[in-house]
Amino acid sequence: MLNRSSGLDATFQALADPGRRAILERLSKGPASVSQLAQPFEISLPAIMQHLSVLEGAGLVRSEKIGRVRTCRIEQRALSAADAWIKARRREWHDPLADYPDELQTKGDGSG
Amino acid sequence: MLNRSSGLDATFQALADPGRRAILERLSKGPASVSQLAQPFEISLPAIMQHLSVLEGAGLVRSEKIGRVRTCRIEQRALSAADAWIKARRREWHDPLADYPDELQTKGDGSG
DNA sequence: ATGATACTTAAGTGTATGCTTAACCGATCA
DNA sequence: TGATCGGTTAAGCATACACTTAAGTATCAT
Repeated sequence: MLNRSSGLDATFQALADPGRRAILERLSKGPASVSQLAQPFEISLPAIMQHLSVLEGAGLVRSEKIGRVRTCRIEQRALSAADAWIKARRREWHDPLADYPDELQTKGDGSG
Repeated sequence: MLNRSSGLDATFQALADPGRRAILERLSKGPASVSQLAQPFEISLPAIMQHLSVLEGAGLVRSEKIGRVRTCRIEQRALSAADAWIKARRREWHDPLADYPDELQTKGDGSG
């Protein structure tokens, strides 16, 4: 492994999984319990727990247990750190759109 | 693996490695050859090649070989797709800073 | 207390990742 | 023509990841 390391490792690693991104998409609409988060997926609950702990370890999600229910919500800190890193690269590379909202930049979104 | 998948998988996966981010940081300052990219690191050239092919596979880097020298440069497409995904989450979560440049948001940058 | 609910932990499995060394190929220099 | 430079391929290895099943813990309902 190359030297250097930071919270960005964990953040991008967490974002690299489509299931974890789906969980974040869900959470960005509002808080949810573990089983609510698990419901749309066909994988086991422990698997969801593992994803959640990755997300929480990365600072992308915060959770709180009340009674027997753990409620998860999205955390913006890590998300904005990742955003900042990306934007810095785009800006250094002289991308005039780097600091604009994305509606103005519909020029290929990487999904095809 | 949870269903769903996209170019974002590859993009975030590529960004999850500190060495690959270092390569991108270098490339965001301008194009470089493979050995120029390898120079700051203590790992073997094949290892650098593998990182480059991950970056290229993710659409983060583009390269062109002339004579025996391969010149690499950063590609903004995948970078802006990743940026767009992150910003969409921040906006859905009603983050009023989501669409602002990062200088205004120095509130923890994930490195500690 | 008994049983159901909502997680949580532990252990194991198959695959992907990051790295290495050794060998190889085409371009350029002496 | 032969040596060297810049990059590439191949094979192998150790660790990390994503998932599973089985079993366990703390609540809440009856």
